[in-house]
Amino acid sequence: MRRASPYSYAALERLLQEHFRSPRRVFQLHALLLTSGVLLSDPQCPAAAFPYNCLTHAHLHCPASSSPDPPPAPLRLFAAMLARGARPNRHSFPTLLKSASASGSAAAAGALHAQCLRRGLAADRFVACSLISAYGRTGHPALDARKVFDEMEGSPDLAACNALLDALCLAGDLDAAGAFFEGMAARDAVSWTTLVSGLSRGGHHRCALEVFRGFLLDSMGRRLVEATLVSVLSACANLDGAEGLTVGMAVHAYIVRHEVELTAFLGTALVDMYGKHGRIGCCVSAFGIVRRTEVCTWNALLSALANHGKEAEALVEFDRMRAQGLLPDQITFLAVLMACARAGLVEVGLYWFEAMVVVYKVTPLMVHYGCVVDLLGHAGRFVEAIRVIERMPFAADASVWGALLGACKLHGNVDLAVEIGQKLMSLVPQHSGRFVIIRNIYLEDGNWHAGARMGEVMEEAGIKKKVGQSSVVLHDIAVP
DNA sequence: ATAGGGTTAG
Repeated sequence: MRRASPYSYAALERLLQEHFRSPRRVFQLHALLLTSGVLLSDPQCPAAAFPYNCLTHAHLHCPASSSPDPPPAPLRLFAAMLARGARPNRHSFPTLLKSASASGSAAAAGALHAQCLRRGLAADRFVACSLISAYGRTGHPALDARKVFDEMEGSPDLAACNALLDALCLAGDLDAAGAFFEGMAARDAVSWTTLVSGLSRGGHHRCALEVFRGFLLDSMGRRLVEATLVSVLSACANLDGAEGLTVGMAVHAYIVRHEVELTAFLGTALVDMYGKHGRIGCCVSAFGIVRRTEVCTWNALLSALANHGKEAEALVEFDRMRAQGLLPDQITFLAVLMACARAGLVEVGLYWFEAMVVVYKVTPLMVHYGCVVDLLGHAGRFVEAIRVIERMPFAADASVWGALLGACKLHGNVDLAVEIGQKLMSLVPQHSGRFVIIRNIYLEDGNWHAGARMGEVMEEAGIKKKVGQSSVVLHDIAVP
């Protein structure tokens, strides 16, 4: 069996790096390596880890090269590697763990950790760093990440600290994250960005902006990188009121002044920020200057239009998006269905719901069903709405029943409202607003007796009637 | 003699 020389290994690596972006190229090179025997072993000489590591890395940077069904290409390669007797080394695991993180597979992360331990590689600083990150990203308790961190060789470096900081944030332990951040011997832009995004993700948008201000003071005059700007814009987008918009506009000014390239990532954050604050004009013009728009960028635009009374525009932009050959995803269809529901475009909405499942193979979430039920309910098509609910692959939650209840109120369908009221009673007894709606339906129908009885039921359930809560926007019903 | 880690949008 011919073995590639070290000389050709360098060429191999360069080749794979040059073609990271092209799934077809990565596939071709993969095939070439297979047929050339580089990936194989023979009794005298086991296969080398190096070509596997390069190829794994290429696949990781090029997710489209992977088949749609799990496991992802890097994990398949790992299995192939073991089967052919190539011994994974310290360079193999960071890439593999990153792949496990990307696919959110807790099982893969745990299995890879076991492999690292068996091979005595778990304390390597690169491997440990990836382990911490993988545990954080795949939903393990923060304790697992902490244990790897504590057992690292020598003192943990900055990257390992940042990985643990992220893991603490992802585990929802924001107090621990804050304390850990305070105690770090050194911090870089990644540390600050991790905390900003962690706080924002946890709903503490104002805190996130406070931390960002601390970062500005700490790094006087140093240029802000894309990830930081994106995290801050995300916090701004989700912070209601003038403060979010004001800081967001300041970040926009920074981008313009420093001529920061408006990548799809940064552009999407900017479009979303203006969209969430209802500044549709700014949102559309920001969209116009994004260099290479991606599905996410369109999603931010479509959601903004759908949520601010520009339903027709949203559908026009949706057409433009598809004309560019971009594949709509769950978020795209949510925006489209919401636009249809709000504009009362029943047939158009039903058409896209069907196309979403059949043509685009996008699996509907609860919110998509909620839109369809809303759509049918508002048109008074209760039989069909109920059939949709019955055929859902999971039990309808309060948001779906709430959408139907809104339609009952609109069309005076008292009998169905009573049924739904009972379901909601068991689903979310802590929410009083919707019960007030039900009672109002009775009262408006002239059914004073039922209305009064509803009041009694509510009191029995321990629900206090609040003044001023009699009208509730149904889309705002909180999903527990 | 040849590779690997931490942060970012809907």
